[in-house]
Amino acid sequence: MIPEEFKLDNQLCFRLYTASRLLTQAYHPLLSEQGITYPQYLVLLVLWEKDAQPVNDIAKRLHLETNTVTPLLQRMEKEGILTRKKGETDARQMIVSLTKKGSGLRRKLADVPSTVGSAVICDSVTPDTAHDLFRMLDDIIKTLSEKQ
Amino acid sequence: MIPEEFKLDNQLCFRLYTASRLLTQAYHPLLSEQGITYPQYLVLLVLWEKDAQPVNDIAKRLHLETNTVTPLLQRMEKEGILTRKKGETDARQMIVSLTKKGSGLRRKLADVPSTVGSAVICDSVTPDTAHDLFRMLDDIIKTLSEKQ
DNA sequence: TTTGTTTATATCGTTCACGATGCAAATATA
DNA sequence: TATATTTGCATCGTGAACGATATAAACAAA
Repeated sequence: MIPEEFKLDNQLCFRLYTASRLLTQAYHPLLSEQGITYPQYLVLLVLWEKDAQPVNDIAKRLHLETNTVTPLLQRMEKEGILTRKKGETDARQMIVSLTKKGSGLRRKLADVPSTVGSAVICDSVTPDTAHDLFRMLDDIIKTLSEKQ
Repeated sequence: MIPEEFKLDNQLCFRLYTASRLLTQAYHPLLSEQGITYPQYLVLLVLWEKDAQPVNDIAKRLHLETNTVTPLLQRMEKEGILTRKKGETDARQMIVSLTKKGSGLRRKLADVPSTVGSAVICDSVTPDTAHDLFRMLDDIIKTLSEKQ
């Protein structure tokens, strides 16, 4: 017999991993329509909030390393969604700014949050109870990101 | 001003994605010590529960497609962790079985669940409240996996 | 000023994920 | 029994993630 803690059903990480993948898949048809991926959508969310940010700020906001974000941004630059140019005050920085196409995607993707949101609503997760879930996930993220 | 639902902070998927990645990173030092990755650890959990399963059963258990699982298993076979051989009743199937090394890893990874578990404990997620989180995640997974 | 250290970004290699496609074995239908 | 369809797995291409490493600019110390 296997010890309880070795059972897949007992693993938090597996649930997070699966829920994350499945929910990302729910975004896919909506995003691919505009030729972008989910991580690219996250970059857009960050830049829609505040345009013209250095790579590092974007990476920090997404809890990603620059070696993940840099190629992501390069692909998005190639698609004409954003531009990357050297910082004027600090020449090490690369300032990432939205192009017309990039900021225009905000309107074209306007329905994404509500469309995906309604797909996740189930017995235990409704707009009401989502708050509890958010709090727990934020706490996990905070605890783990402080360990690095 | 940006509509509320477009703010990164309001996105469930981003939280799941981040929490999943950070928690997987917490597994990394423990798993790499034995030369395996987190998805490979998941395969081991499945096979420790029940040895000698076809590729399809493993994929279904992990909510992954076979085109993800097949290369994963091939790498694990090359590492001598498992074997893959054609099914006797159904020649299309590939039956995956643990080697001595593969089942031996169970003892060597015995401390992983408790070690990682204690790293996630924070104010809002304790062994007590984890149950609520599990229920919500299971519900999300169930809802989304039924949509395919 | 020279040297050393930190910081910001980039490059490389490996391993997932996953859509699209291919193929052979099994099964259903004609 | 032929033919068509489904099933199980594999291959391919692309885009993440991420550890390790590199490079140049900024900054600190000698």
